[in-house]
Amino acid sequence: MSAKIAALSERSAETGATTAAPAPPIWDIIELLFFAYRDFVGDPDEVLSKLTFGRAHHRVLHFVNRNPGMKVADLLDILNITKQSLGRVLKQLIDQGFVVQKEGAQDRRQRLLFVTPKGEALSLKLAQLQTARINRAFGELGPGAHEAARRFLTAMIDSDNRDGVLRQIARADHAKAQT
Amino acid sequence: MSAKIAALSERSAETGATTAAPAPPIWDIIELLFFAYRDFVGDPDEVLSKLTFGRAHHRVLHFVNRNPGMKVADLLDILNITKQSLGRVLKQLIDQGFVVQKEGAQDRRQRLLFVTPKGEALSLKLAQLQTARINRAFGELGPGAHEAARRFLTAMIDSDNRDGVLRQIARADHAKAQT
DNA sequence: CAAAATATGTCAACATGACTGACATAAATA
DNA sequence: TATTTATGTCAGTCATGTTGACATATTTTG
Repeated sequence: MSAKIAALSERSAETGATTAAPAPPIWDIIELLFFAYRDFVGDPDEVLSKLTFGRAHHRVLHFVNRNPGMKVADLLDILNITKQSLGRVLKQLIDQGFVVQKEGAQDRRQRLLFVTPKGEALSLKLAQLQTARINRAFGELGPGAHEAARRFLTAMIDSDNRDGVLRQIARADHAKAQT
Repeated sequence: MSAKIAALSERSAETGATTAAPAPPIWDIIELLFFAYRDFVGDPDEVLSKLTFGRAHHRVLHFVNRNPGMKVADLLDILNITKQSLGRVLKQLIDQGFVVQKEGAQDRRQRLLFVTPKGEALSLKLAQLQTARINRAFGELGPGAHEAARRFLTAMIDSDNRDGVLRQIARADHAKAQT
């Protein structure tokens, strides 16, 4: 068997270095991630659709709730979408009273984003649906499951984003704790 | 602190039963899952966009590759979309020679789906990108990481789907092993 | 065998949420 | 003052999902 694997390795023409054959696909994780994520976002989807909101609204609401006073530009970076795309959903959330904008104190060009009590309530409701699923899973898996999941998911993030994401989560925890 | 939590529990008017307050949101896992999944599907997206394909094509190609000879109806069940929606992407994959349909032997109404060598190559290439990320993560996490991730992701799936998903993965492993 | 059910495909219309490109405004900064 | 920055907006396009209606071939059922 190892002979077969060795036979699949290739010698690069330019460098002469031996290139290992690509590792065989890890089908189980690939597929489990697909199904787990689908169910995970499916819970909020039901609630959102009753408000004629979609996942886009959920993401905006979530991050504004977690990072009160964040700039529009920060939100665009996190969501990785264009401002035109953000504009529509943000406008709907503002028009319907889930989010408000306030002029920046130091820099008056900025429109800092905050959730209203109504927005916070919705964000919390959606997060609780997802939390119920997570806690159900952790309950089945026993102690250490939370830490193991956190480590696995963190390691799956692009290494150049990873520190930023972890910092953002830590900062948000702090911000919400003061509320 | 436990006094505070206890104070949040409510007594249902109808049943008189004590309803526990919803557990506080598990923000870290909620956000890590968002970022991890975004990066996870981002790798294939780049390759696909060069072929003017999207995630929809990826999903179809993936499941057909993993389940050679599957029926259109099975694919619809897994993807959870309408046949009109599937029709478009499937047609493109067939027209461009990534997937073929064969009439069912027993039931000639069925159009059984298979990937071509070209389709298998693309599916494999995409899976290898995702596998590289997974293996990078497992490498950082040490032994047991694969098993821990599998258990976590499995527990996150709707319990009524879970057995079906696991059966499907096991069946697909068997099918591909024979190739 | 005729009738009903099943597997699939297709036409039309529409919604959502992305995109690009261009341009506007106000405020900060060089 | 001139430039850059933060934000917003208009217009058009694309990908991918939806509903509803209908067509065709084949299998199953009464």
